[in-house]
Amino acid sequence: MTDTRERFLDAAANAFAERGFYGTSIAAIADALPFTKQALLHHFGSKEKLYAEVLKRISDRLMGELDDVQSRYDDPRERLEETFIAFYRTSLEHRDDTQLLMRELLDNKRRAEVARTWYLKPFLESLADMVVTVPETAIRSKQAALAVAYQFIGAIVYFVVSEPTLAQMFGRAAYSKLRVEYERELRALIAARLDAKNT
Amino acid sequence: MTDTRERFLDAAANAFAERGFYGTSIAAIADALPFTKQALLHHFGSKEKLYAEVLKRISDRLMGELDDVQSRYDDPRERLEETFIAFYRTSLEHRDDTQLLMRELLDNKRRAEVARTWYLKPFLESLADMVVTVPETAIRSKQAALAVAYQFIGAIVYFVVSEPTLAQMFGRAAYSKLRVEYERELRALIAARLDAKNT
DNA sequence: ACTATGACTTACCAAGTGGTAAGCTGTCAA
DNA sequence: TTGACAGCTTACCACTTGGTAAGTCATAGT
Repeated sequence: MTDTRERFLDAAANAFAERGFYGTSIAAIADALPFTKQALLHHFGSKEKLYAEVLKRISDRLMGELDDVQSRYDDPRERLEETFIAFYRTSLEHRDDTQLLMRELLDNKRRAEVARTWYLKPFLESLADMVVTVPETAIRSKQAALAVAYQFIGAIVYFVVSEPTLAQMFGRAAYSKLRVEYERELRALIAARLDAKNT
Repeated sequence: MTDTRERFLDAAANAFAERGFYGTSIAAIADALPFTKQALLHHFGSKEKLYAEVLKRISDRLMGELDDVQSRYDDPRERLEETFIAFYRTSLEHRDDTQLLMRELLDNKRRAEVARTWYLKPFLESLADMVVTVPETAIRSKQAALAVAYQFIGAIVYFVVSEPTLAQMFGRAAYSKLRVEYERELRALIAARLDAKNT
């Protein structure tokens, strides 16, 4: 059954997101399911390969969703804004995945030389292109557009990943309100930056 | 000698930043210096305690620097902007520390229940207060101010932490240019958001 | 001169790590 | 009926992990 594989991938994604690659033992992953760690090794060969599959599944889903959104809007500005909002929503909805990608970013220095998977690169460049083509904005250089896009992504990802901390810091209730506010503020931030006269 | 302790803390900060708490063995830290891991244990008692000291040293430095900046400016708006820029600069300069704090944020869910050190909380709240008191801005609720401040922090930290990835993705040269651009774009982002009419 | 203490060392250990080897069982094609 | 193979299991292994125990040695206070 391919079902078991899928269950392993789910459990692994969860565990890697929460404890990181090194903090997670394959035995721990298997213990979350009614299988032994050798069943896991049977399906994936090694911990590294399992991890790679987890990452691939995440980036495939993410890229698919974002492509969908981008194809649904014609107006450049609307498309740009909605892409960021969609990115925010899906990042929140799949917080585990977001967290795992964040960990991957941190480990990238070491890992990069081995596995050169720049799944984010096309996404980033398409964002930068979109920024430049928005007529209202004074941002014209690709360099600047990339910086601006990266700022929005940072504002999104960092907030999503901060959930546990913020919830504990200010309490669950206050965090819930903050989370609602955040999407509005994200829209305001994007609009403000795109409409700014001086660059 | 307290010097050895300091050297252990340096080596540990470096190692924890690069490989995370679980990816770093105390033996590996000691191997970076001409001491055995038992020398390390002699000074710090346990890996956890060492880690806690590393974290404390970082947050002390960071908070000190930011307090300095805040006290140097009278005008609320200028003070706010310069605090963020200072935060950006020191985050870049101490990228290892930034990375380590980012890892800590990711591990916080588990760790939080044990070590409730919200070193960032006073910083966050002072930022939110500063946002509200800037006369030019239409941001009045504390909730919204907090969201805005968090967006800036996210834009800063995420970029800093992305250095290795971006450098490999676009090449060292392009990254250097991007990095210069980023501070300008950060200023533009902050100014644009604070000046926005609608909230 | 004696003792205490800080700064280390070597020796050791139980628990956990990722991974190999070999086998057991059911299904399914030849 | 046989053989191959997928999907598991138990047994096992070399290595690394954080940590303890017990010592050596220099320095300093009494």
